[in-house]
Amino acid sequence: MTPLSAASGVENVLRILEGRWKLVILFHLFGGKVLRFSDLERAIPAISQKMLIQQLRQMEADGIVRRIVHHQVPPKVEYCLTDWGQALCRALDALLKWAALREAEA
Amino acid sequence: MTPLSAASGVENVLRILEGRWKLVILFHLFGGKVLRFSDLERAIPAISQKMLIQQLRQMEADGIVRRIVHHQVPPKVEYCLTDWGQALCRALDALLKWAALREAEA
DNA sequence: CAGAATCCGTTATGATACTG
DNA sequence: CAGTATCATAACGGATTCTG
Repeated sequence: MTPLSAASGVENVLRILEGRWKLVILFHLFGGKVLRFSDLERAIPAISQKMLIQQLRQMEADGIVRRIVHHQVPPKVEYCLTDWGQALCRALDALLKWAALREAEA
Repeated sequence: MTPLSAASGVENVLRILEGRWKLVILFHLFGGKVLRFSDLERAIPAISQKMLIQQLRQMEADGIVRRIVHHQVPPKVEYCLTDWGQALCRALDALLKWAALREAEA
């Protein structure tokens, strides 16, 4: 694998993960949890509604989050990870370990 | 590990990797290669000098790139990965595989 | 050669108010 | 409740010029 193709492969992942809040959302949904929009708002107080919905929509478009709409009044919408999303979380494990070792050093 | 601590751990990595060119530089230096500033410029034609030096400096500050100055005229400066940098490349492997599977799907 | 300094347009993010 | 719309600002990236 050439340096460039490897980099472009990782770059696609980075593009999916980039965005101030994607990882926070990802890990809040990790483990099969199903959360409502307002649950996520409460879980991540620092995020604005605009950012929350924007990042969720992008993650949905990237196939790592599933949006479940219950047609009722008042509206109820739930979010959870797709299988790809779960797999992504696990794939981040090596990076987590690298980071942990690093902080231990410092 | 709580979702938040996990996310913050990965976020530190993401912060290190974020920047339009970090990964490209990383993979160009992977495998113990030692390149001059001008080598990197040639290897990555699309990058501007400003971005190249900026990203290199940040990577140096993050301890993943080493800068070697040869005091001579004309100046000669070389860059290579630190052990942490090499380890980071390897830690990206799981992500690469995830991305590869995904593209195969699509 | 290897930068530093400056200007400038684009994009990302945030605050606020409004709605079906 | 779960958004949308609008405006403002901050961060990012690029082009150009200059220098030890």
